[in-house]
Amino acid sequence: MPSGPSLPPKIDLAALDSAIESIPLHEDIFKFDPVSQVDTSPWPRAPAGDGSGSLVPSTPYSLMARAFTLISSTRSRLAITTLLTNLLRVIRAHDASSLLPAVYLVSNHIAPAYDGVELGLGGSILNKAILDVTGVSRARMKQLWNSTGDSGDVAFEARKGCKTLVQHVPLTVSKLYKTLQLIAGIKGQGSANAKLAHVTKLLVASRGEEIRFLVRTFVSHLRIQAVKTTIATALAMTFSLVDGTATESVEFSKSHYLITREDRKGLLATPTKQSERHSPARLTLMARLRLSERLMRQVRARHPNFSVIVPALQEVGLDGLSTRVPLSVGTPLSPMLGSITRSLQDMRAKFGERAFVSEFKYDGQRVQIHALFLPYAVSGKDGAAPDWAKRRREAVPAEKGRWVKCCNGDGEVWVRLFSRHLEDMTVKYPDICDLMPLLMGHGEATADASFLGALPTARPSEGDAATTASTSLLENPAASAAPPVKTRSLIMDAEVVAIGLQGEPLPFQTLANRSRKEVNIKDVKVKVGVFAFDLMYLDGKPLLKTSFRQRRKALQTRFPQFNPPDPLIARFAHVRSCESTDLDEISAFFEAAQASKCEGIMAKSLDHHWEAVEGSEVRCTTRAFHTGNMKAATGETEDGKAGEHLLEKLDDEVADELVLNTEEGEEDEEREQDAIGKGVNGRGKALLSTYEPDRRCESWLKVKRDYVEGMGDSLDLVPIGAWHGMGRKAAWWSPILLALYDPDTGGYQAVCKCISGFTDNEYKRIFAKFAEGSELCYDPRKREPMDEYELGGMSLPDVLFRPCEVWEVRGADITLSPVYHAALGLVSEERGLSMRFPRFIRRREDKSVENASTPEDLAVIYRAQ
DNA sequence: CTTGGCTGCCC
DNA sequence: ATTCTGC
DNA sequence: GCAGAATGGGCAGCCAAG
Repeated sequence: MPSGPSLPPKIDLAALDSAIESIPLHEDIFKFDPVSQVDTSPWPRAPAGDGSGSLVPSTPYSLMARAFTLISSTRSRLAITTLLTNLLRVIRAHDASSLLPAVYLVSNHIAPAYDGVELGLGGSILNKAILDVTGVSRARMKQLWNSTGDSGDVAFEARKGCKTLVQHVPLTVSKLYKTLQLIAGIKGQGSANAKLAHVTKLLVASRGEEIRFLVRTFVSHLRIQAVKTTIATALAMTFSLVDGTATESVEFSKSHYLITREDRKGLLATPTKQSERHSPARLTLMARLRLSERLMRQVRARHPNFSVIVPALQEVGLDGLSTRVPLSVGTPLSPMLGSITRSLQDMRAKFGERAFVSEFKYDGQRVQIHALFLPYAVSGKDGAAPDWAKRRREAVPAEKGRWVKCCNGDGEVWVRLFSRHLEDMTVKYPDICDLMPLLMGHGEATADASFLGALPTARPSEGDAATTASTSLLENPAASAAPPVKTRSLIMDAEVVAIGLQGEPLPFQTLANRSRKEVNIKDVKVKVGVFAFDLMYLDGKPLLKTSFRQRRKALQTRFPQFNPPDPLIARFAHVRSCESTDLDEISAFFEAAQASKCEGIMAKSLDHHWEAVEGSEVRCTTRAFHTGNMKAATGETEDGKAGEHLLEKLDDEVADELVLNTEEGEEDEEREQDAIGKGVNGRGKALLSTYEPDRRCESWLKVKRDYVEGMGDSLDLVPIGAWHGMGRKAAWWSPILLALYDPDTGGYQAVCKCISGFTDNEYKRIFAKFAEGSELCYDPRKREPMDEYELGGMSLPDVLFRPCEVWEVRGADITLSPVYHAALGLVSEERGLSMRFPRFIRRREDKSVENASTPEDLAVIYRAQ
C-alpha cells in the first residue's frame, strides 16, 4: 500500500465500477458525449501536471479493460473503431496526459520501434507470475493453456475463485505505463526477478477483467483486432470530433477536419435507416472523417512515432499536423512493400502498357539509410564554427545515430540506419555508416580509380577486389561518368547483402551471423554490400510523390556505384535491373536472379498514369501530370476543361495527396518536366509510381520462385506430431510437426513445423481425425514415444501422431538446421536440414507414407541450391 | 566459465 | 516471412 | 482488398543455472 504524506483519497470501488460500467462506449460517435455522459467523480486522482498541486482525474485501467472487453465481443471493424474512438475521447476530455499512454497500451508498444525499448517479458516469466499470484497447480495451468490458448485468459481463469482480501487502490493507465517503462529499463543480473516482482505486484492489484488484458499487455499481444490502422483511425476521429473541452484549440471555421457538436446534431455516423445514410449533412461529415483518417495514416506512415504525433495533435490539432510532423531525416518512414505475384505472366499483365523495370530481389536485410551532412564552417566563416556542438544537437532529432567525420575535413555526416520494421540498426553496420560521407561527395578520394568499381554479380573472378571491380565495371560503364555532387541529406532504400572476398553475394544465413552490437568497424567479420533501389528524400526535399522513374534516375546519377578504397568500408551498388517489358527478356532476367542467389525479382511501375475505369471512353493524350502539383494536373489539355474534369475524377487517395502536399514545398522543375501521364476524358483511375509508405502496392510486384506453381521445391511430408494452437487456433492442432520418411530405417525424421496454408476446414478435419487420445494421436508423456521418430533437438510436441498421411509442403529454400536432424550426415555431420517459410499446399491422397520424401530427396534439393 | 532457456528481431 | 478469414 | 491474427526457421544477445 502506498504511504507518505500524499496518500490518495480513499476510492469507492463500487462507485468507480458503476461509473465505468455506465459509460456508453458503444454509442454512435456523433451522439456520444464524453463530457456529459461520463462521471469522473469516483475516478482516482493524481496531481495535475502543471505543478499547481491540484488533483485531477486519472484514467482508471478498468476503463480500458472495459473497452477491450467490449471490443472483444465483436468482429465488426465499425464497432471496434467506435469503441476505440469513444474510449480515446473520454481520456482526452478528462485526463489528457493519459492519452499517449493509452494509445501505446492499445498498440502493444511503449515506444517507437527505433527507440530500442524492450519489455523483455515473455510467456515464461508470465507463467511464473500467474502461478505465484493465483496459486494454481502446474497441471491446471497447462490445461488452461490448452483450452484457451491465451496468456490473459489463462490468468483470468486461474484467478477465478481466488479470494481477494485486500481492497486495492485502483490501477491507472498512467501508473501502468510508467511501470512498463520501468520494467523495460531493468537490465543485468537479477533483472528477471526484479521484472517478475513488478509484474506480480500489478497482477495482484488488478481487479476483474483487468488481469486478462494486463497479462496480454505484458506479453505485447493484446489480441483485440486493432493494431495499427484501427488506432490511427480512432485517433483521427477523436481529434475530428469537437467535444467542447478546455484543451481543444478552437478554429472550426477554417478546418478541413473538425466536426462540432452543432454540425452533428441529430445525425448518426452509422445510421440504420437507409434514408439517414444518404442525408447530405451526414455525408459531408463522413467525408471529413475520411479525410482525417487519411491524413492520420499518411502522417503516421511518414513519421511513425506516437510520442510525436499525439502531443502534436493535442497542441495543433489535425489541421496543423502534417506541417508539425513531417517526413524527416532521422525518423524512419514505413517502407513501401510489394504485392505477391504468382507468375511472370501475371506481373506482365498487371502493368499492361505501362512502363516498368524489374530488379533483383537480393536475399539480405532491408535497410533505410538516413544521412545528413553538417559542415564545420557555416557560410562566411572559416574554421570550425564555435557553435558546432549546438548545431549538431539541433541538426538531429535526438542523440541517436552516428557522426562520421568526412575525410576532406569539411564536416561530419550523421547517419542512422533502420530495418524493415523500423528498428535502429546503426550500430550493427559501422561499415555502412562510414560509406556515407564518401557516397555523399564529402570524401577526398572520389577521383580515385578504385572508386569506380562495382559489385560483381555472382561471376567468379580471380584476383582481389580491385580486379573484380574493374571486371564488373564493364557492366555499367556509366558508373565512371558521374562526378560526385555534394549531397546535403538523403533517405535511401536498399538491401544489405553479405558478400565474399570477390564481392559475390552470400546466403542470408551468413548475414544473420553478423553481430548486432558492433563496437568497432575492425571487428566486422561478415562483409556486406549495399544494393540501393530507391531514394525517398534528397537535399531537403521529400521525393515520395515523384515518379519512380525520376527517383531512380536521381539515385543512379547522384550516387554511382563504387567500391571504397578502404576494404573495411561497405561497397555500394544499385540493384541489378532490367528495363525490358518483353516477357522473354524478363524470364531470362528472372533466371539470372536465381543464378545470383536472389529470392526473385521486384517489378516496379516507372511513371504516374491515368487509366480508364471500365465502360468509359478513353482519350489518351500525353501531358504533364504530377500528383502534388495542381498546376501540372490542371495544365495544358486538349479542350481546356479537361483539367478541371480530371481533378473532379481524382480518387480519394490522390485528392488527399493534393491537399497534403501543398505544404511539402515547391515542385522541382526537372521533375515536372519529366512527369508523364495520360489524360483521360471520362472516369479515371490513378495508377501512380509514387513511394507509398506502409503499403503493399500494385505498383511494386514481387515474384519469387516458390510463389510460382510448379517452380519452387516442394516436399511430401508426413505429419507426426502437433501442439495445441493459440488464439484463434486454440481449438485445433497448430503447429504440426512434419517429417521425412527414411526407407533405410523405416523411421521418420522431423524436418519442420507447419502453421500456414491450412484452411479452417482443414484444421477441423485434422483435429477430428487425430483426436486426442485416439488410436492415431497420443501424449508422448504418458505413453512411450515410438522409437522410429527422430525429433532432433526439438522439444517434445504435445502429441504425436501415427504416420498415416502425406502432405505436400512448399518452402522457399532448404537451410542447415541447428535443431532438426533430417538428412543428418548427408550434407553435414553436425547439422540436419530444414525448410524456410514452410506452408501446407494439399494432402497427397495418392501417396502412402512409404512414398513420402526421403532424406536423400531433401539433400538433393539442398545441393542444387 | 560454460551451457541452455528466453526474448526479440531478421527473413 | 506466408497464409487465411471476416468485413 | 484491407486489416489482423497465428506462427515458420534461425540468428545474436542476455541472463540464470549448473
